[in-house]
Amino acid sequence: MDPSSEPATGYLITKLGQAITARFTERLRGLDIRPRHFGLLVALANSPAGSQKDLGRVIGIVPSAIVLILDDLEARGAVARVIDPGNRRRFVVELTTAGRALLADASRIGAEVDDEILGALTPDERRSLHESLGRIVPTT
Amino acid sequence: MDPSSEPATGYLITKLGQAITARFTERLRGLDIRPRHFGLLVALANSPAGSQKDLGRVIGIVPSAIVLILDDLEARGAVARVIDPGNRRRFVVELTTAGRALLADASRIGAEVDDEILGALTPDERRSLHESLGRIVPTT
DNA sequence: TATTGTTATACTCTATAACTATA
DNA sequence: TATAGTTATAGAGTATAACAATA
Repeated sequence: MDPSSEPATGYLITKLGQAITARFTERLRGLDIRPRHFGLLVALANSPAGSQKDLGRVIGIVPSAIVLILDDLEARGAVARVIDPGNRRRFVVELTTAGRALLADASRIGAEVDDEILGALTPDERRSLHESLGRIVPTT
Repeated sequence: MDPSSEPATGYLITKLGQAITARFTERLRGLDIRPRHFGLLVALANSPAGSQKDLGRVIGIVPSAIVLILDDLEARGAVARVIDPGNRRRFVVELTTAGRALLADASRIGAEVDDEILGALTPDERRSLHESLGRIVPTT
């Protein structure tokens, strides 16, 4: 209750999330992407056949921001914008082979960061933490 | 491992932290402050007699940003900048009675957000989550 | 007229550097 | 000259609104 003696759980989660993001951002520099690019790659892997607008809705990013992230990823050949023949206003965004490799590399880095941050927990605690989080995080 | 089937724990923590921050920010609007003001109030309650530079170091904010947050809080009478008699370049920042009330109100809101987000967990899971997090979050 | 993607613009946040006053 | 606080400025990130092409 008293924040000076016992921080709220939400406060701890937020602080930890910021620390993880900072470290992940730093490690991703070797791949020349940032977490937002990773998030989009993950969303693409999960729902491969979406339009840009669909993608934005899934990860909670506004369409004009999607454009900029896709520009980066397309320039390095990680994604392809293919015109939807049935509706020529839309692009169907596809993950390329290079994009899948990039996603794999970034995922590995994410797993490393996880290990560094969560290494202080016992395997049981870590499993329990993951399971609890999975239950309360909006499914995306 | 595969992000399409099993998101990393760090990814879940980050997403959850963002959701909590968004909700907390929205709820704090009634008090006319933002999370950064709350963080500064918490830091003040924990180390009451610091200079502005000390404060910034504690919560990881650069001195020029501290100035702006303190301007807001001072304008509403939540904190007072008192010149350090021993070194007239420094201010000792103090939490006022109104500031303590503001901190209490904001803390209550934080607890409400916690309840909303963590309500899906059993009390045991929630305790366990809090304890695990407390062990790996940088002490601030 | 509505929708998809894009571009232009503005607003917030944050950080760096210049400035002042004290030391 | 060094330091605490402040101010000015610039950069990244994000959101809103205007625009072009298509429906």
